Amino acid sequence: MDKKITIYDLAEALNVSPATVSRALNNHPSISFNTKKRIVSYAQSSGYRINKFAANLSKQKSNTIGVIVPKLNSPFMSDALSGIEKVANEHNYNLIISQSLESEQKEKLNAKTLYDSGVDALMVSLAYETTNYEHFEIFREQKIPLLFFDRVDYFPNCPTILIDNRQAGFDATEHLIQQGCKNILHVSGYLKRNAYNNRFNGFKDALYKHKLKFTPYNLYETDLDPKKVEFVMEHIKNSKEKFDGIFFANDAMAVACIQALLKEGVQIPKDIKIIGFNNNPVSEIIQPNLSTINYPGYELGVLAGQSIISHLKGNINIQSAESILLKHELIVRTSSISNK
Amino acid sequence: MDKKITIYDLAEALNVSPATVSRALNNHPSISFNTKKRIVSYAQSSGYRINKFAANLSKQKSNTIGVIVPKLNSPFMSDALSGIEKVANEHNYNLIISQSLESEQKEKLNAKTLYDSGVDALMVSLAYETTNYEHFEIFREQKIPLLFFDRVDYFPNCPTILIDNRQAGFDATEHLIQQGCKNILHVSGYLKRNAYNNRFNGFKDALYKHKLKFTPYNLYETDLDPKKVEFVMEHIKNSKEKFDGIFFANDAMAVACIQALLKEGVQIPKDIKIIGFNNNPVSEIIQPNLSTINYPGYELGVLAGQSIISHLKGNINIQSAESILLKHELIVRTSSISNK
DNA sequence: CTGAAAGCGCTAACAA
DNA sequence: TTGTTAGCGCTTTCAG
Repeated sequence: MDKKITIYDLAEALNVSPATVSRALNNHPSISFNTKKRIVSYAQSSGYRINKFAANLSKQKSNTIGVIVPKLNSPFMSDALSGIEKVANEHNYNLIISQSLESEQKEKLNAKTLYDSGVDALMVSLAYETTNYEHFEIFREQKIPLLFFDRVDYFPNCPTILIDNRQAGFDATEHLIQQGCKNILHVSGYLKRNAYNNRFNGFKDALYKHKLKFTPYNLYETDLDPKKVEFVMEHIKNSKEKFDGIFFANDAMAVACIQALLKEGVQIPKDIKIIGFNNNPVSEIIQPNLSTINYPGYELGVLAGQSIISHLKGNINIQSAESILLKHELIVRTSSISNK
Repeated sequence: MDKKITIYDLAEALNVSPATVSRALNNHPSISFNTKKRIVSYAQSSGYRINKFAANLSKQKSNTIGVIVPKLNSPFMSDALSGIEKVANEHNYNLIISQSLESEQKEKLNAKTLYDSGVDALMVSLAYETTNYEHFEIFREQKIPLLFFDRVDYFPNCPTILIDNRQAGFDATEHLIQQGCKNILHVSGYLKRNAYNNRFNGFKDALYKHKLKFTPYNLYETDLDPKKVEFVMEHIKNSKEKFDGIFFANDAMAVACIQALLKEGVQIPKDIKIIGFNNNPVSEIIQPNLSTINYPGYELGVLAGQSIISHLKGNINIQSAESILLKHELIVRTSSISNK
């Protein structure tokens, strides 16, 4: 059982042609029930395993989906990947996952490798840095389905799956305003990534609607790495007019900042009301519990997986590049509630 | 540029043989510098891309590493995967990641698929359920490197990478004892998984060393799903002799339990001292901050990746199936400190 | 250093 | 329903 068995070996042993063996093993319609049974059962007992290299070469497809994410170890992203994997697995697709680590160059390299590896489809969540999208062109040229999720950009005929960030940003901000905030700071991710840009726009929309003024001081742009919380703190302390509310573009930074603020004796929500984004598990553990926007990573992954697989199976006509807006949800906890 | 270019096309265009093109593209030693240069540069300009299906078939290897984990969306596991991916990526290996979702059957299926997909190596963290290891035999037979990490079991000649769970369990427990605890509960994962079994043994070692008695009440076995915290709470409340310390086999459950205990008016660490396991980010956010054992997921991933790649590149002689014990570390925070 | 040619193992169009 | 026969595109001996 050490040498590998091929369909030729099976064919010889059973006195049929390799083609018949192949048909039997692939549930091809035109084969008699009996020979099929005979072949399949013999294949099993002999320990035959298909050689996918050969099958892939012959079919020019791999049953493999490539995924590129900025980093796979964030609660949101690992939830999304988990959802994608589950769906893919159920449909017998393998997942090749790679990280861009927020670098455009790595993203390009990964895209190239995945293309060369012959993935049947590619799912991408963009790196912070990426501004140029040439590396995805080849997928389009070769008609390999391409889907963007969470951190997306406009790409003709490519489905995107994410939430309505502008509306979510609006909802978060308006909530703070309704709690009485007049001078709100928005701590944003890099604005060139339009997930963040849209949250910021929603923020401005809400200020505008409620006739609150917006100055450059009301925005602080960062990579949202919680380790850099001190810079946010500095910005907060240096502002002439004290902020009475902060809307963070993610929970991790919000939590880090709450801890820093509490250490300085600031009272939350009394002095400053705070809302985050994502509904990261920590938001229910920090004291006070963090209000946030629920952005369901796992569900997003499942939907993204289903979408791409429908594509691959031809259940969706390609041109109707369907984009999906997931529902977000405002979750009000104590960090943002006025104490009346 | 729509039709795919093969080495035959290049060969024809340049008046050389396909073999020469192949050699040029693969840095084969026996080829003249000039023809190589000529071929490589033409290949570039013509937009040639290798067809890995064919290369894999011919070489019977794929530059792909398979990974099976219980679930990929836990902080620990996603850190580990991130480390593995980084190393793999640097060495031009692709990673196919799949989840067993704690099911032995799925694990078997995944192993089969990955084998059929022709992975060059397999890395596994075992599902809760798995008790039978036949599905890995084929890898051994075919001399495909196999490595277990975190949730491992004994498998002849297979490297394993993890921490010394017994010692870590001992350290955690002894710490509680040194803080004055006399009746300590251990909330364990499933004991058939020996990561947990060993933590439990370390727990007993410490009790024994310090002459504390151990009764079945001092152990509560669970799947560590924080949603099931109520059962743990029940156990705690039903115990005749009140516990004054709890050692949790993971932080997620510890945190859930702390929240439940606080809600009941229990004071931590005054009434009950608590220590967790993993150094999950939440441990620094919960009030009181959770003492724990640091189990560095990312570093583990990096080491595991390096180990398997050394194997693949033949830098390590196969039989010295080197196992690595990562250093763990006791992290003392407020949840376990006696108030003297 | 280069070329010819034989695979790698499977699939699929065409014939029978 | 089954068999024959070309590929799929690359690698690699073996000659030259």
